[in-house]
Amino acid sequence: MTTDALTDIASVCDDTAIHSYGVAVEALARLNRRFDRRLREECGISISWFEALLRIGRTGGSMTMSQLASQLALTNGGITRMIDKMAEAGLVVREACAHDRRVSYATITPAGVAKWREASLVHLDDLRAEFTGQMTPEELATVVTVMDRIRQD
Amino acid sequence: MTTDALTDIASVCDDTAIHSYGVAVEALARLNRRFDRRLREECGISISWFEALLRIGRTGGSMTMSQLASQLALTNGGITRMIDKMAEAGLVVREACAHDRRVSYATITPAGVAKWREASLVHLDDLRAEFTGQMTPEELATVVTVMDRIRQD
DNA sequence: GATCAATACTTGACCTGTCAACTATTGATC
DNA sequence: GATCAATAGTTGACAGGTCAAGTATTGATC
Repeated sequence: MTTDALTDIASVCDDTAIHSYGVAVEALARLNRRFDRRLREECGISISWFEALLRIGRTGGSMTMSQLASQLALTNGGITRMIDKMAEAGLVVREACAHDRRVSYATITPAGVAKWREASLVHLDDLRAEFTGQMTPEELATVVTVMDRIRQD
Repeated sequence: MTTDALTDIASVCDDTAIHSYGVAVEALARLNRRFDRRLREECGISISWFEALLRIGRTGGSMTMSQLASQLALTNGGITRMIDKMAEAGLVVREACAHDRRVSYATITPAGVAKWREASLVHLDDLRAEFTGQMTPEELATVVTVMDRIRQD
């Protein structure tokens, strides 16, 4: 392996796009890992479960599998399994849809709401320390605008 | 479940921090999924393998397991398994360290370099279309600055 | 009202990465 | 130079998710 061959390609990969994306992915992966650990330790749920509780809760307490899959950026199969476990843990219940028997709802339980509240405070604390606290309000606004644009694409 | 109990907590979770973070995670998860699919289809490697090849390549062609773990935000165990498979595929070889027998290097092979080059072009294309292309240069600069700050924290 | 593509979800087989316990090696300290 | 904490990596058991094939149901079309 000659150094020449490497630097040749390295110049392609020094491209701003590749570099910026790598940095962003790495930063969020690290953050998510830390937040996940903290939520598990203090509340006994993963950050994925928290995100699910959050979405269900603020959508009126009930969501279909497909809605969840779309909002959590998971596949339908993944959601089925996740909701099964959350139901076992008593945080949600499955409910049939009266008008369309293909549809299955995940509905948050009182225990789910309690866990959601508890976890929100812990997570909020983490977020303020390690996410929003690391940037100016202007920077935050830009990040949100950009990410929202990408998400909807 | 009363609606009151839900809106009560929803107000906590309407917090900017929780919302912004959720949007960012969702956006990057979606992007990463699309990029991964494209790289698999066109080059036969995952985006994780690409990120590994990229790091090894631009670090002179060789990195230790620990260096990789740190830069790819994975655990040591995960890296061991990943490099095992990449070695099976002929993209890297494992090499012992002459000065410290605990250390194991992953060194990129000519086939690895070729794959890296091939994948770079595909990925760059995706990134320009769906990542950097979705924002102004100023926005991109802000995102990179912020993410870099978070990453190093 | 029978047909059939589309939709909503579930399931089995599998992949990727985690965690915690382990081995091997190193370097500092006595 | 023996001891021992620290470091680097590997491994078994498992968690969490994917994918593709499956079932059940729906709605449009003839």
